Amino acid sequence: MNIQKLIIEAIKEAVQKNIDAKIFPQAQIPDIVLEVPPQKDYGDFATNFAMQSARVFHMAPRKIAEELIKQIESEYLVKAEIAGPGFINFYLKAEVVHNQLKDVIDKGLSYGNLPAKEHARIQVEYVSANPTGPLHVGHGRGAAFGSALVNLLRAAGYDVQSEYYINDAGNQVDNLAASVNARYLELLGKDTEFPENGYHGHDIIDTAQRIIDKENDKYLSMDNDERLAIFKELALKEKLAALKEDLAAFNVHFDKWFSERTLHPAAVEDACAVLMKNGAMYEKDGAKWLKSTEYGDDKDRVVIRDNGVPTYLAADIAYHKNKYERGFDKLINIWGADHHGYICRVKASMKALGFDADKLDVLLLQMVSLYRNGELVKMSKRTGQSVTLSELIEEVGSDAARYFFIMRSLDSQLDFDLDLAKSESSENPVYYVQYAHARICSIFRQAKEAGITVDENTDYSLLTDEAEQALMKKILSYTDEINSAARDYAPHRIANYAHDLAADFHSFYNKCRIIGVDMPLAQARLGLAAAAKNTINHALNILGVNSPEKM
RNA sequence: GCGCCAAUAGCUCAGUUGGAUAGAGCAACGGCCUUCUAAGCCGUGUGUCGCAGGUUCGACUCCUGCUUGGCGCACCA
Repeated sequence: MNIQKLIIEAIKEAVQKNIDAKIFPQAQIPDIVLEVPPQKDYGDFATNFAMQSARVFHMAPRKIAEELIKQIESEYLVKAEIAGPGFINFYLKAEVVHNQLKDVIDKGLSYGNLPAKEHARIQVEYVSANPTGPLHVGHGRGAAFGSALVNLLRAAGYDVQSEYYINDAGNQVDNLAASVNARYLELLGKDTEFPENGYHGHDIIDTAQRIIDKENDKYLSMDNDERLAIFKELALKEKLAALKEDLAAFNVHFDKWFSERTLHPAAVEDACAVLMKNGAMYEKDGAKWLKSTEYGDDKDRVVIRDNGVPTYLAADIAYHKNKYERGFDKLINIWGADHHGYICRVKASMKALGFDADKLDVLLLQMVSLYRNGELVKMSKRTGQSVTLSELIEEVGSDAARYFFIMRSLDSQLDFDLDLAKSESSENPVYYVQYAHARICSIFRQAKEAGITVDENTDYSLLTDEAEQALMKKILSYTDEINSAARDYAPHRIANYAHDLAADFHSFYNKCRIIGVDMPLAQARLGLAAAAKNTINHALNILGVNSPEKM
C-alpha cells in the first residue's frame, strides 16, 4: 500500500470520527483525492476534500478542514494544515520520504511498473495503413503514439494486445495490382494506360522493376487478369514486408497482424445475418443497408452493394465483431482525424449486434505538418509527393521523431519542426532528456573508480538540499503520473514528465557534487542519481526512445 | 448546412475527474567550465487564457451562442 492510500485512509477515519461525534452530518461522502500541491510550501500532498464536501455537510469548507485536522492520526505525517479556501496540506515525515526513495532504488528499472489491474485486458489497434505504399508522416504519428500508449498501459498494469489490421482485400489492393501491372508494361515498353485510381508513388515503379530484374518479361505473355492476380500477391507481400521493416525501424512492434481476407466471406455474412435478424439491416435498391440513423447517424449506410460486393464498412463490422468476441475489456482504435465520421456507424453497428459500444474508444489524431527552414513542406497524396516515415527517420532519427510525435496531445494539430528535431543541441528536448541519462551513466563509471557504492546502510536523510528534495519528489511522483496518464490515454504527459525530471536532475547535478564529497553524502547522492537514471530510462522506454549511456 | 478538433507569453505548446500566485521550451539580455559530460546550470520579463453570456464558494477547465483556422460529411478506403 502506498503512502497516498494510507493518508486517504487516515482522512476517511477522521471523517468517520466526526460523523460519529455528530460534528459532521450523515451524508454521501465524496471521493477523497490527494494531489501534489503546486508549491513546495504547501507540503507533500493536499486534498480539497473540505471544499468538495461543503455542500453535502452544509458547512463552511474551512470549518470542515479544521474539524478534520483535529481527528487525523497518522504515523507518517509531521503535520496537516488548513490553507487557502479550505485545502488541507499534509507534510510527510522526512523518514517516510527516504524510505520511499530506498524502495525506488531497490526496484531498479522495474520502478514505474504498477501491479496488474483487474478486468484489464485491452486491445489497441493502430496504424492499420493500407498495404499499398510506404507509410507517411501521419502514420508515423499514429505509430509513435500507439506504441507509446501500449507501453504506458502495460506499465500501468493492463494486459495489452497490440494489433495491425491489414486491408488486404477489396478495391485498394486491386488498384495496387493494376498500378504495378501498368508500371510493369510501361517498363517493358508496352503501350498502357495508368489506372484512374492507381498509386503514383515511386515505390510502385520499384516493385515493377524488381519483378523484371528477377524474372524479366515472364509475365508478359500471360492473360491480363491472370497477371493481375499474380502481381497482387507479389506486391502485397512486398508492401507488407516494407511496412513491417519501417515500423520495426521506428521501434513499433505488433502482437498480431490481422488480415481482412480472413473475414471474407464467412465472418461478413455472419455479421450481416445477425444484423438482419436484429432488425438493424434492410434491403433497398438491391443493396443491404445498416439502419445507423437509429443510433444517431446522419444517414443509413450501405453494407452490401447492389452488385453483392461488401463495402469497407462490412469488413469493419465483421472485424469489430471479432474483436468483441475475443473478450477484451476495452478496445482502443487509433484513427486519423479524417475518419471521425466513421465512428458513429461502427459504434452503431456494434450496438445493433448487441455489444456494449462504450467498450470501444476511438482516439483521433490530428494532422501533421512538416516545416523545414521555417516553411511548410507541401504534400500531395494524388501525385505521391509526400515525405515518408522512413525518410523522416533517415533525416531526424527515430528517437527525435518519436519524441516529437508523442510530446503533443493527440488532438492538437502538430507542427513538426525538422530543423529543431535534428539539431544536436539544447534546443532539442529529446537530447535534453537523453543527456541527463548519459550524464548519470558517466557519473556511475567514475563513482565505480572512486569506490562509491550504494547499499543497505546508505543514509538518505543527508539529502536536505533544495535541489535534492525537488528531484526526490519528482521521482516519487512517477507512479501517479503513470496511472493518470494511462487513465487518460495521454502518453504525451510522460514526455513532459521526463523533461521535467531531467530538468530537476540537471539542477541537482550543477549544485550537488557526488564525487569528491564526504563518503556518506556521496553514497546518498549516488543513490538519488540511480533512482533518477532508472526513472528516466523507464519513461523513455515508454516513449520508445533510447537511453544512451554516452553522448 | 451538419459533425469533429483547435484557439493560452513574440513563436511552438503543457496545464491530470473545476481549486491556491496560469507554466515549459525557443527567441532576447546578463552571469557560471583548473573539480562528476557547457547537448548543462543560475538570473531578468511577458499573458483581455479567441469573444459574449451562464452554472459554482471557486472556471483556462463545465454549459449555451458566436468568431477564426484545420479536417470530414460515398454503394472510396
